[in-house]
Amino acid sequence: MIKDTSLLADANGQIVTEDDDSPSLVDEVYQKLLLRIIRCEFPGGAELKSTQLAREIGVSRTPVVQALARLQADGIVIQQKNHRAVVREGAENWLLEIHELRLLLEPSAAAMAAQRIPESEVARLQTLAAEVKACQQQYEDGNQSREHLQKWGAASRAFDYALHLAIAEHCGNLPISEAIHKCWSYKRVSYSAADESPEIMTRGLYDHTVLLDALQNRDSETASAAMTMHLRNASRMRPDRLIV
Amino acid sequence: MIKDTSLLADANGQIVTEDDDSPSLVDEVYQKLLLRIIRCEFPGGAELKSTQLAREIGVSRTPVVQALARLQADGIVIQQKNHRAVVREGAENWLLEIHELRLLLEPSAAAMAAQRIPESEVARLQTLAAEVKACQQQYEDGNQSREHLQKWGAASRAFDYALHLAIAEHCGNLPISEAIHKCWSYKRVSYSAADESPEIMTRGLYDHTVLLDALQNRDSETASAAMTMHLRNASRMRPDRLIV
DNA sequence: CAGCTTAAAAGTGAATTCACTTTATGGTCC
DNA sequence: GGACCATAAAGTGAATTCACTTTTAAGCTG
Repeated sequence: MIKDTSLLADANGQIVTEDDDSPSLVDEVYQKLLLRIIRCEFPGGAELKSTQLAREIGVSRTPVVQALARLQADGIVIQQKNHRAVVREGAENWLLEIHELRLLLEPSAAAMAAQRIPESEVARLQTLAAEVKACQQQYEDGNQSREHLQKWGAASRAFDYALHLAIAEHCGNLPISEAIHKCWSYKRVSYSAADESPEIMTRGLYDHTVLLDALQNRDSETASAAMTMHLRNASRMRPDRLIV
Repeated sequence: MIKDTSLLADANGQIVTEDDDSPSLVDEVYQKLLLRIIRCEFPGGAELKSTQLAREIGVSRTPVVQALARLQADGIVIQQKNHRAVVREGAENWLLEIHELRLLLEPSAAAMAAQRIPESEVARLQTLAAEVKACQQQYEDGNQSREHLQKWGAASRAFDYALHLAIAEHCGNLPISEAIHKCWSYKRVSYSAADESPEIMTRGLYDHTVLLDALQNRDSETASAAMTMHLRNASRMRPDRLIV
């Protein structure tokens, strides 16, 4: 039928297809629904009808059904057989509560990763950290322009993401790693254009540096503590917003 | 999410339709595949072709594709677009590693639940505990017959399940609750005919009693510690088996 | 007009179909 | 014989279709 797939990346404009692989329709639908749930466009108790959503989004029912199944597996949506899927009560706070989950997982993961992350990986992360530092310098030197701030923000987020995911990857426990990945995939939904303030980014870079040093020194205790502090800081610095 | 507590699939996953609601085909296929992966029938790196599996299981490709998607969301299987799904390397240890994840989640969940679990729920769990105790007595009084042992085992498992899930349910954090549920859904796959020894069950009942008392007294510290001990015991008591 | 019945509409689970991509096979050339 | 390439077979993502269930709304009875 119609095979033009290029009009998608508008919602949050984050994913640009790298050459070969565009995400599957299921992924896109899943992302869209998740975003709308987190934004309370679909509040708790709302009914998600696959037929209606399919019409609305402009795809067939098949990928919608699969996306709903994934939301159900996540626990965000409940659906009993032959009934419509409904958004779970309390799903609005999902991101907030995910942060608490991270507080249980990531410190331990950091401790575990400190014992086994390869040096090459630490080195890679350190170069990323240096890049962030450089961007920060550029911003401060170059009359604090909005342009430089954005660049700094991008580098900061890239480093953030890479560090936390590297820790997950090298913690040596697959389900824990997957759980952390999932937390970040939720976080990512809200990333869109969330520009951080310079204060937050400075603080974040400091936290991350401490953490990275601990990893390099194979110091599990410190790594765990640093991660805990980092996560606590993040939630303390913005107690108001849903987007953590 | 988990709705019917009564159905335990046998080795082949044959499920008799109790009452009115049979699980969807997707669920059945998912369970079957998961079991076969955990049993290393599909070792790490094995290719899972939806067409072939569909033929083999005797359903259409649709539910198989959905089951594979769920396995992918779990992180047990990896599949890039237009390629076959492959079992993730290291998936054999999934259950073992899930136990480590529980060790991160459940103690905190117990502490949280101690502050907010309703008394009625505690009461319900206590009656279940009493039933287990009664079964134990029957077993010891009545010349330790295999029959009584099985009954005791069933009661023990029911209580185990109810207690841990109640804690998850009342911890006040949806994603954490869901994560624990997921751990148990994996554990459940291996439950089949895993008869426990009387020693393990006695120890388990003791652990659970301590935990339940802590919940009743709203004592988070003790609840957390008791849960930690309980989980440590469980892994210590059977360091050999895959089935935790 | 409330309450029950029931037919139409909408929705769901699962099979089938279709366009396209990857993998396997067989033959040619060096 | 082994590298290379065309072509067939198998596999995949997604749309469509079909049988069945739930919801909705109208119609009927008292």
